[in-house]
Amino acid sequence: MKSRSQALSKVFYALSDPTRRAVLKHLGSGPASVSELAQPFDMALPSFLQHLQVLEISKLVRSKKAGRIRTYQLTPDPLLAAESWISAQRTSWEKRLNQLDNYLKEMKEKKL
Amino acid sequence: MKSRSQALSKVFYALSDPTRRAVLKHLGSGPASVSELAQPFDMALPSFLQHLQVLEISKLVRSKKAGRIRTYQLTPDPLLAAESWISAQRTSWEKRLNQLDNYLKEMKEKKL
DNA sequence: CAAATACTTAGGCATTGACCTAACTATTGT
DNA sequence: ACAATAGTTAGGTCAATGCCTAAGTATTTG
Repeated sequence: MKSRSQALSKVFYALSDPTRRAVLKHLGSGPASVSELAQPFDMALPSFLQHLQVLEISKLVRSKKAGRIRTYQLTPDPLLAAESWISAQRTSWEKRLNQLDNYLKEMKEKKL
Repeated sequence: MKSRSQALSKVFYALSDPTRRAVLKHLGSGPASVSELAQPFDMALPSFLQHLQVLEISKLVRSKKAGRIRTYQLTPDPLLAAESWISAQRTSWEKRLNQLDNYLKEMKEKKL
């Protein structure tokens, strides 16, 4: 139970940075090396590496080194876990029609 | 574009803490006051308040004060935005994996 | 083997985050 | 009015983040 929560924390934390989200997006279209991933960013390589480490610690990505090139790729599971958590919350509040209803009414009032 | 990204960052950041996720869970079953929300946690009130502020800044919740009681409630939109972002990523790599799958199947067929 | 390439590690600095205690303000109940 | 209640603000500690430059380690490549 506890470890699941910690894992979720790390995943959400990893997702909380635009650079890291961009890296995930990039990896969505296939594996890539450190320098390929770093290229779009105006940042010193060691700084960028830290972001990759955060991603790897969260297990959103994994990497393997072949020769002098380290290749990163996505690991789907943690992203799924995060999505599930959010989805569960959504289901919970959607059940409560009250709140949603009030919310929509307020939106209407704001638009008028 | 940029503001959307910043908003997402704040939402994911807010979600990266177990206390804050627990608060959201609590609010999923209805609005609640500061002290109701704080009660399960072994934490000084000012520390807990900071978490509520993080949640409010991320717009995952909003609050109104009536008399001396401040009541919090969920705001669904940011959670939906976060879920959408993840979902979009998932779709992206799922497509790719399908393509890879097709490719592998073709290879198999060629071998036959 | 020497030079270029692709990372890696070390160390430093500024900011932010998470927690605390103590003291304060604004209601409300008696 | 006074005490209790419900939050709030101020200020301090300590660790973690995000960025940097400089220097180091492996691997190719010429």
